[in-house]
Amino acid sequence: MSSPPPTTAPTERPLRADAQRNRDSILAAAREAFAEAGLDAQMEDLARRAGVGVGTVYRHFPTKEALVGALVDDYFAGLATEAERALEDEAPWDSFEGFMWRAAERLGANRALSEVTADGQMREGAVRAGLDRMLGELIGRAQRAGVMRPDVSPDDVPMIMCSLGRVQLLGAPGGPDAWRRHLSIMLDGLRATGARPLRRSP
Amino acid sequence: MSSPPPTTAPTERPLRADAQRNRDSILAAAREAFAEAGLDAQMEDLARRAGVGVGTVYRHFPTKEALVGALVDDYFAGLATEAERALEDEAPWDSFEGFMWRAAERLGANRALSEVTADGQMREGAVRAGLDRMLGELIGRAQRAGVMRPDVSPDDVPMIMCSLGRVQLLGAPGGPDAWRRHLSIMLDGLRATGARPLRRSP
DNA sequence: CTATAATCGGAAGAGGAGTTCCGGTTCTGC
DNA sequence: GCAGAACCGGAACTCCTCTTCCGATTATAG
Repeated sequence: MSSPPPTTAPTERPLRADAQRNRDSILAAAREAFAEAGLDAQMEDLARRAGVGVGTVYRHFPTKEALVGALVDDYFAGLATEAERALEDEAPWDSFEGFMWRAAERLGANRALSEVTADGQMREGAVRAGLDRMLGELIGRAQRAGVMRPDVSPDDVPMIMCSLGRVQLLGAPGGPDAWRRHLSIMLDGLRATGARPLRRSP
Repeated sequence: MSSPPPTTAPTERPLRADAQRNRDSILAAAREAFAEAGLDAQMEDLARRAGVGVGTVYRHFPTKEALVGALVDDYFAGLATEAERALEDEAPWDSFEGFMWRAAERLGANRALSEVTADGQMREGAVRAGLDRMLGELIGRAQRAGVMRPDVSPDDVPMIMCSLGRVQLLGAPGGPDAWRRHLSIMLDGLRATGARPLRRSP
């Protein structure tokens, strides 16, 4: 995960065939397990899904956190792709909005991701993926076109995604699609139309 | 907590003087500990703050969860007061907005509350406090006056508070006041001005 | 003041989840 | 085909925190 096919750092010599196969199984199993159970997914369950022993999991990933890290990296790699795609679209508002919807969709696809949105780990991942720059461009473009309120900052995006993650974990009211309402309202708040100055302190 | 001065159910005979004193200390300590450390606060630390042994804590509250429950009840009692206050204010939008700000302020005052917003426990608490009815009134009033988009539902409020709770736990970007920006944007999205229909599915 | 019942304190118990360890097994280069 | 390195499996270990237990202590009734 996070690197091309061989899934091995370029400087190291390639894994033994069986080891490589196991590593791939483990990553796939981790994705599944964390997607379903969130961060509470247990290493033993994960190992069982991958068809290996826990020891083998630990041979490939030193800690549980490292496995989550792989997921996070994956997520941001996907976001970077979406951001590039959005930048190709010239429509100043729609490209931004489209990005937000797709990012939220990806976030919601894995429970562990939604749970982890408040962690510092996430922000580092975003930086690594070069998202900051692209987000800034997306937002700046919309603002110059006058369709987004001028006081929105790129930092607002992680904040919004973080809150969306929480709503995605929510059960009852609004059902599993409540987050769509949430994002919808939020986007309206970000538009230039009728917005009042953002409030910063009481 | 949750009941008037004697802090004892009316049907039981009063606690022994020392027991009552300890119970109060424990509640105060719990508030402090959970406010600072969130749900991770440990029973032993909490007992130390209260100046009693853990056994004494468990004599008064059967589980850790029961203690958190007391906090939650407190929170909703406070919200109910705020809602009544808001209903006395005739201004259809400002009364609603004022309620939201005050509710968020209370939520942010205790880390454990922010953490627990996604739990079902919370929703029961809200019902118990009769918040649903008052919220419905607050929202209906604003909608009839044409200052709030007509497709907002009372269920959106817990959703918004839940997401705010998450933002309040956030560290870096935006600083500790990021949630104010968040709520500010959200409120703009809820206004009638320039809103587009809420999106429910992709 | 004394008897007694309620209460206290904190050491020990219980359970759960991540991590380590090492004998046994399986590849890979020669 | 063989030797040796690399890898595997999963039982055992560690750590952590909630909860229980019971002898010692303290408040209240008579």
